[in-house]
Amino acid sequence: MKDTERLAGETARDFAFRVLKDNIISLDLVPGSLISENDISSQLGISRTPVREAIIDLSKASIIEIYPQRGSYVSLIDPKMVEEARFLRRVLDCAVIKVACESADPDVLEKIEENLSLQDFYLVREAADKILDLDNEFHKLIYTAAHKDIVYEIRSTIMIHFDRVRTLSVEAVKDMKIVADHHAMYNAILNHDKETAVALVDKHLSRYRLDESKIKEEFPEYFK
Amino acid sequence: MKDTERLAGETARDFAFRVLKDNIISLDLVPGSLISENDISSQLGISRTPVREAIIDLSKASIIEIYPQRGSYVSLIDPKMVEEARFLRRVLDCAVIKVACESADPDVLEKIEENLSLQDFYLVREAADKILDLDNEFHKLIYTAAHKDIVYEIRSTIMIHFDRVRTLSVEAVKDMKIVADHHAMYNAILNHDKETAVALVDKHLSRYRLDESKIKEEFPEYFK
DNA sequence: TCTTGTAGACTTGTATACAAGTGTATCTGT
DNA sequence: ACAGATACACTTGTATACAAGTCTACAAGA
Repeated sequence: MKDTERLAGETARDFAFRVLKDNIISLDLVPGSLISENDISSQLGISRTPVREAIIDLSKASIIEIYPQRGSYVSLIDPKMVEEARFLRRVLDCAVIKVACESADPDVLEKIEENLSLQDFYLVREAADKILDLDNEFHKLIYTAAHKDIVYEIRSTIMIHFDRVRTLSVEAVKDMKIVADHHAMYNAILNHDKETAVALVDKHLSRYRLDESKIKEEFPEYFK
Repeated sequence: MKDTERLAGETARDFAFRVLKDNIISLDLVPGSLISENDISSQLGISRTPVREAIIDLSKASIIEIYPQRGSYVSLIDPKMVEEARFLRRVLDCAVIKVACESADPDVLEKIEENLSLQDFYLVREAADKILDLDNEFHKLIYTAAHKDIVYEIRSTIMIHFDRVRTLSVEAVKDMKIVADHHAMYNAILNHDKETAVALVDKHLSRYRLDESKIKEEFPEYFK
């Protein structure tokens, strides 16, 4: 497991949660691997209690499975779970972008423009990790523009299943299409064009479905 | 706070979570009240650790607010939060009932019929609490029929905000309409009639919106 | 009277000890 | 050699001690 620096003011529990989540998404903690509360706590230099609390949090999202008195394991990638995550994301993204088309917060629109210009900036430099962060921020901003921040929190709890699959499928060529999608979505919001916006969300999501079968062939041991 | 018996095989943490959640929904723990980890643990006869873990869980759903080194409080009823919960419920219920209209699991349909007959049974006996339980089960069954159980879990984490408002607005006369709605929804699913189903979900939800302003007048100290 | 500081009783955050269950490796007896 | 008992090294679950921050009441001094 890759561990990072503990941020200033960050509680031990938040630290453990952040490190575990990042390592699960990045697949440095591979699906199916054992997570020992003792090991993690000694690696991070904190006690078992905050580590345990972080693990319980993650188990709520079904990304870690706790077997009492036996051990805790990183969940295998469950196609059914990924499918439900995709369903949830599609339903929420569509509903929220419709609201954004009706009435978007002007201040947030400004931030979206800034975000998009940065996506262009890093696109030409082929900085996939930067694009990924900006991608996440872009979608969060749409929720904020629609005043649906709590719904976004809900979305992100399950989206970890999706992000993990996304880690396996980063392709440089795809980033271009993704960024183009984002620009198109933003324009649809500006034009109050719900139909186009929803169609774009669908197209955007379909990009991930394609290579899932390829991934499954390449990494069968990660799947349930 | 009303405390109940600890169920057989139930962990201390699950016990604390269940008791706290039930008391928050029933408003025996009134909005804004202080929740002391020490008090709860001594009341329930368990130690602080599992109580603390339960409180952290509930704070994830924003139903309890933890202020480090100061105290943990039951969240006041936040109209914005309730509105987002309503939005989320509407979006999810509509999307899922559409799937159920397309293809519903026959075994689950059988269970829904059983549930509906029980709703009729308790309706004539005016057993509001039984109706409430059956109401929750009914909606969960629709999710199961559509094979969207994980989405239902997500739904229930935020629905606590909604349930709490519902506690303030139980009216015998309303139960009749609710049960009638359920029958109509079930028929729409049988008839694969998506349009009617979605319209029913909308009508169903609108029943709660009506008396929210009345509640706010009656219990202003519960609101943010 | 008003300010200030200080003691103390809270709070949550963290560390650690112990309880209890599980799986494995090993030893023992047949 | 094989079956079964057993010790041991794990695991998570729970209890408890202590650390550190916050608020309040109250007394001392200007």
